[in-house]
Amino acid sequence: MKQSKNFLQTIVEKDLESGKNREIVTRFPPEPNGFPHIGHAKSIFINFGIARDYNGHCNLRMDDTNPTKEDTTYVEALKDAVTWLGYEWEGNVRFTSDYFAQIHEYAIKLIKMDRAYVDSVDEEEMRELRGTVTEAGKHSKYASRTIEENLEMFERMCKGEFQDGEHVLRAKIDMSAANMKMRDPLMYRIRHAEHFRTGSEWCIYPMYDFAHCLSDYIEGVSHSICTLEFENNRDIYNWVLDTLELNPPRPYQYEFARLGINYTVMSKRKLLELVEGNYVSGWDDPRLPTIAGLRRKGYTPESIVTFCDQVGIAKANSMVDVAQLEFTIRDDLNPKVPRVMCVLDPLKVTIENYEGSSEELDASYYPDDVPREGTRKLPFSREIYIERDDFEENPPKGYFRLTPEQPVRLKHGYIIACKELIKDSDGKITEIKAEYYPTSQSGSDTSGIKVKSAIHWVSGDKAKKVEVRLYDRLYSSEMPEGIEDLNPNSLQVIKDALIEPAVVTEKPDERFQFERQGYFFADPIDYTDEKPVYNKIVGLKDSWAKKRKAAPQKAQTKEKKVQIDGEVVAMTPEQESLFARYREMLKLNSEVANTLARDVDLSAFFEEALAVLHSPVNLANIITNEVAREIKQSGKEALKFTPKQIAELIKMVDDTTISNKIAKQVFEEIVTSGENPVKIVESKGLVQISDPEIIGSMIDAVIEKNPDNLEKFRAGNKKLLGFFVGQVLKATGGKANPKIVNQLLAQKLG
RNA sequence: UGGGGUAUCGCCAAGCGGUAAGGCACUAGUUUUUGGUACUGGUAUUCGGGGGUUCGAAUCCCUCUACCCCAUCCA
Repeated sequence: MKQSKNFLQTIVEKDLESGKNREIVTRFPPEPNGFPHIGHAKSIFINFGIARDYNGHCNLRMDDTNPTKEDTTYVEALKDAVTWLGYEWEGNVRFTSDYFAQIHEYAIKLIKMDRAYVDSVDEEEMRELRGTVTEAGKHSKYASRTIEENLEMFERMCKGEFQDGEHVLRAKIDMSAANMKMRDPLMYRIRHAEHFRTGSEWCIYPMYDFAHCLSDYIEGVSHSICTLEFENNRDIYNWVLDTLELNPPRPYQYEFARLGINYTVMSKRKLLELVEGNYVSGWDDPRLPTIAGLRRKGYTPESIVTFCDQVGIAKANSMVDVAQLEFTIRDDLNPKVPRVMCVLDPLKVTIENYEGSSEELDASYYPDDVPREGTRKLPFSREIYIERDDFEENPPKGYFRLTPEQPVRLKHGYIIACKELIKDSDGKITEIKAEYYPTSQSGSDTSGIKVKSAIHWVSGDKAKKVEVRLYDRLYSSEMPEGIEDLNPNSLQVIKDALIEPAVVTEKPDERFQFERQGYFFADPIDYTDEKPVYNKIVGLKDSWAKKRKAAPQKAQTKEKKVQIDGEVVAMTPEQESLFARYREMLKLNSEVANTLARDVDLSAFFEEALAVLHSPVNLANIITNEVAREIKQSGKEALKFTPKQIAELIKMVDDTTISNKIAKQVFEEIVTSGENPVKIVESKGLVQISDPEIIGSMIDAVIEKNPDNLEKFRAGNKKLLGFFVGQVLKATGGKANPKIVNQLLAQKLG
């Protein structure tokens, strides 16, 4: 596994360290309304993975709050997926519906707190009242119902006195919130529908935003991890849990980017369309990115987990290359599975000088570089079949296989040479007459003949006829939109491929490498001993095919795209005059003056500091850069320091008591403690070191410790000057005067 | 256009003021009875653009740009 941490692990570790959480509890909360796909695998990997990594636990919870969409068959598929991937959930499978009674109680509590109300406008009106992203919403006339009225209405909703859609329960938050999700979100709606678990017990069902956070809380979840599109919902998540004043600890939500893979689709809607429109054979069609499909195709759970690990977890929307997925399964199978020979497109070869009728050759199932044991008998006879591709009458340059002039080795067998071609009336080759070299047998070759390659083959009389299903990517477009982008050749069924008999009779495994072709999997459903069926998992890398196609080289030079800059908002007359004063009277540079003039808080802070110390440039710099950050992060009211303290700090910089670097360090201290800067410098002994002799000896020590970097520097890697400066500064705890360090270093390094 | 996010190699992705990790893909070579594997090397003078602060910026500040999400009684 990887050594670098993702942002979620960083958060978890911090929370564990700070004591915020004693145990890590996560949950995988799918809605049972569709088959899980590889995107779910990523979520499973994250949630169960974090629980496993930090000795916590992970729940499997079905988010079943919408009775009209969910079904128990999906519950089973979801459970299968988790188990198959190698994870175990804590205790029983949970259901949000288990908590319906508690959630209902919380709703009543909210009504009693006057933080929720029953609304009775119709859907259309509600949408209008909600406003738009740029316009505030308006209150519904029902928002002012009394608590008693709301309580009564909600009870009647619950009892089933109303039709679907007549009333809803909404949180009372803020109809003019900039976050649309906070404009009095719905918490309960009426649904007279049979729920697959609770039957007709309820006719009101909680919405996701209300049920999810509470379910997390009820289960004691510490980190509620979901995908990016729920970022806006985090405000409700927090609002519900905070407003209800629940006993701590409570869960917190974090979001990561969902998985996207090119040449495939991941949305439930599109997947459903493929299945229902019979574009594929079912949810487990091997071309689908569903767990069931991947599994039927022959992917191993390990390879999928590895894939999830390799693509990483971050917050940037991304589109992973399928090549990455294909790599993980090849890499997983390569050291594990037996190699066997299967001819997909047979071409008959008659070995005319072969005397006997047949013989059996010994052949290992594994190449030398795979440390596994196992052999089988390989029948050889006068008539064999080779891959049509492995013969060329007029070979291109660099062709290593059989040609009229070029002999080739039969893998594990003899070397053969082509003597004559038999063609049909269309000119298609139907048979090759060949000769073999009796002394060239694999392992005991004394013929001295050199060949360029070894090809796979099967014996004519003993080979078994099998069905092979060749899968290619489902879509031909890298970012498929819909049905029109389907790849018409995504499935090719070969009814009469020929395979060596041991594969079928001995069945040494269920996954194989068909030598020189790819990895294949015995289809778990359609395979029978009478009619074996193999699915192609993934092809081997094929650098020959690549070389042949490589003709049109893209001679693209990276052109730098020109970026158009937008217009900056004009300053008001007041800002204009302030800007002019800063520029002319105080000699500030235009960027700093600009920032200060446009920001009332910053300029006020600056003016106050300036009244204490007349050092306009240095004050302006620290205020526009460092102070600005603090105000941005925590607001000006929360600042623990005053302009006067900043002025005192800058005074020490001005009289060279401390360096700029130390000033920043002291500033950080002031930010958190609000202490007097002079005192901090005194108590920590942060006075700057400028004595060239002291610095000189430190430099010598650093140089001595880093001989290889010194060499690199002398060889021309001038970037390393920064490295050396950094080392010296580190050695002095940041106190060395960087200007002097630079000067001296430049001298010493020559 | 309001709010919330995100930008580091062809694709992912580390990095949190001091030498731009790693994987895939690509590429050159070595080994090879799989044109596979394995191994060795090559791939970002630069981090969306422009400024600023600093001895030193992918990292801090300002600003611009592009993309994604939000106006389901879905989750």
